[in-house]
Amino acid sequence: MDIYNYKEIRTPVFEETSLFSRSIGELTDIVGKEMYSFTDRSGNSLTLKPEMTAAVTRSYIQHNLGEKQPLTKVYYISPAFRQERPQAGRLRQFHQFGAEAIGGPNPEIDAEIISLSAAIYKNFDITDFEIRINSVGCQKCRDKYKTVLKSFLSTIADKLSSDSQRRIDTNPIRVLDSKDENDIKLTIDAPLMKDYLCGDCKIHFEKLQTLLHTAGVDFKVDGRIVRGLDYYTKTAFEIISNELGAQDALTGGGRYDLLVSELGGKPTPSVGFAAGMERLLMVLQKRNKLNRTTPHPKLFIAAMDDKSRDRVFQEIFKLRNKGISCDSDLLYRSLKAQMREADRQQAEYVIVIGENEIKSNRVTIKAMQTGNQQEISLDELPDYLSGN
RNA sequence: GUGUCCAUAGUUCAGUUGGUUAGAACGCCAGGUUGUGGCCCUGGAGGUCGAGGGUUCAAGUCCCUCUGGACACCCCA
Repeated sequence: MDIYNYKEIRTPVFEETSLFSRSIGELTDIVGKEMYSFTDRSGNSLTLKPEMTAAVTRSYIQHNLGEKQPLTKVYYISPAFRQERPQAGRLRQFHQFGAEAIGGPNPEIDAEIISLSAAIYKNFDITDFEIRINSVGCQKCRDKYKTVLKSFLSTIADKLSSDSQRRIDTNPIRVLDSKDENDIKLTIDAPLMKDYLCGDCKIHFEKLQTLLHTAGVDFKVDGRIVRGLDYYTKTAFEIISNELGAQDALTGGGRYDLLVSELGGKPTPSVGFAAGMERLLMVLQKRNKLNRTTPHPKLFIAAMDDKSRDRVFQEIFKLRNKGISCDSDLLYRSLKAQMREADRQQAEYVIVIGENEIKSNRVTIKAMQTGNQQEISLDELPDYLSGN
């Protein structure tokens, strides 16, 4: 994100429900049946955010971010919530990372967003994915296209799946996105949006493609991509993994030129993408590239007997206040149990403090991996540990 | 919202045609060694068998409902 000069933005986990129904669209699945909505004590309907773009846009408008600079480039990493039946790659609480470039109409910005989202996977050495792009046009050309498409679909309506039949009126473009084999066959010759773009949209889409070539981004034009959120205009794109199961979309995004003004801001053309953290993690896990590292204490101090515990406690905090990670037994366990604990915690060093040590102010420090022991003065301990 | 499968110790799982106090491995705790972990040996703790109802002399086992989970549809990140 830094290389592309995007700054982090964080928004609350919940928003007013109307924000999402207005932006994502009343008739979409997300708003229609997947939101975690609830009423607060003042009777307002709130919703755990199902995606980030609407929340970021709200924040952009509310804080007049557009006044600070004409193009606002932000990224986020955030939990998101959708009440669906979970399955591989689909959780009710999941995490999205993404970016939004708010304030510019030019295809260079679309290309930057697509390139940025792809770069993230390449950074993880993931190359087995496919970028699919499409243009869903602007309001003008989309309306025209919808009537053409509707009349085409009505000729085959009785043969389509029931889902698709229902969509002919509500959202005909989605019929082309059907995964029903029969539907796919029937719509193979259906008119596609990209062939009905108005001059402006067509130039934008073509320019985007040459820019992506320049940026070195491989992609495929797929005239059937429709995103499930109503606010998209012109560019729509997806990144699909070849290594995941049924839930194979790593990233989805596109341009939303009307959203800011629909939510009460000035007309502000924008582009963005959202990606699923867990899906990225799944790909990494499949390739055994998920090496989780848990921190280990540098030192474990064991108490010889209960009389020495006060001194152990003292030493522990002396070291912690110097920024050295260390731990000790808090359960009054036997020396053997303390050693076992130190081993379990994979402490790098162990010292035992008892009567002798308190008297002489000298301790034997043991390197747990090698078993080597060395006698040093307690005062040298911080230097000994940080020197290594 | 739909379909298929599943639910027994902290974890992974056994548990016979329904039949006494429900087992193993790993993990956990303690001891073997009264100043030193891992390996080994010995012992111990830990289960409302997901919940509720039903059938039966008897249910972890059969039936119903519910809840939760996995996968798929759908949808999407």
